[in-house]
Amino acid sequence: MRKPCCDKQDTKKGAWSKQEDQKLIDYIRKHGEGCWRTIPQAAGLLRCGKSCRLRWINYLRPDLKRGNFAEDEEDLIIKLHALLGNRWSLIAGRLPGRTDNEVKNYWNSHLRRKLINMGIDPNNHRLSQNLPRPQNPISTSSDAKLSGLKSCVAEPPVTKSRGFDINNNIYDQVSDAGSCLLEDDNSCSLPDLNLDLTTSIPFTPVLVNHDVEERQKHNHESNASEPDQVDLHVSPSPTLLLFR
DNA sequence: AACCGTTCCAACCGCTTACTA
DNA sequence: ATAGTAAGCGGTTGGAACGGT
Repeated sequence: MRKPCCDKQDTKKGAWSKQEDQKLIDYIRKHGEGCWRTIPQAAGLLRCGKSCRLRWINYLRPDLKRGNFAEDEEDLIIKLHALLGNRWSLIAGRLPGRTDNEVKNYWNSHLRRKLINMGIDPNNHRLSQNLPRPQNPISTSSDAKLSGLKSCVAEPPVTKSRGFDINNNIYDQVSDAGSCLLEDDNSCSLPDLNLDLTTSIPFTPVLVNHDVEERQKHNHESNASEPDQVDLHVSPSPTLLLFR
């Protein structure tokens, strides 16, 4: 059996010092991201491996973009959230240089509020009856940059054109998101969101078809309805899959 | 200057999944 | 087949920074 990842009583918590950062950077530059359990000791850090991993992924990685989110990034996050819900790692995977933590924080501190101010329920991307709602929610002043929002909140997917069914649940989510902003009827048109997940997946792991078959088989056998296994997560590509 | 409330984000916690002995 | 562990993930929290009074 494996050893536990760290001895909790000997590990340091809280903010990282520059020295600690440097130790971790130096170690990973030299040895790469290996086994996180062994990294703290090897790098001379009194940290839990989990903490090292988080620090590296969310803060120290050289490919991180950091800084303010661009308009198109905001737009994309909202669109992807409408599609995927709080699956931050999936969303972040489509925003090069951004981490799930960063996207999540940005959503919670900025975008959620913006949607609320626009009278859109951020949980389901529907126009809310209870939330404040400007007369012209889209074109108002500083939020004009979210003008793509109508489309994000949810053009229903027109077809299920995927070559394989990645998971019924994603379609459930899509169709749920897709039903939004309808305000009980089809009162607006939502023109430009391409939710077709089929053709743009740039990475086709060898195992995909087999995996999907297995999963479908398993789902069928167990009548499983757990929604979280969206096969999109096997794609390592940061390419924006959804909008072209 | 001091206090208070709000915002933001880094980091932690706990759960789930995948993997391995 | 089973149980234990590492890795990954989303939710939550603590505290620094900021703005208003």
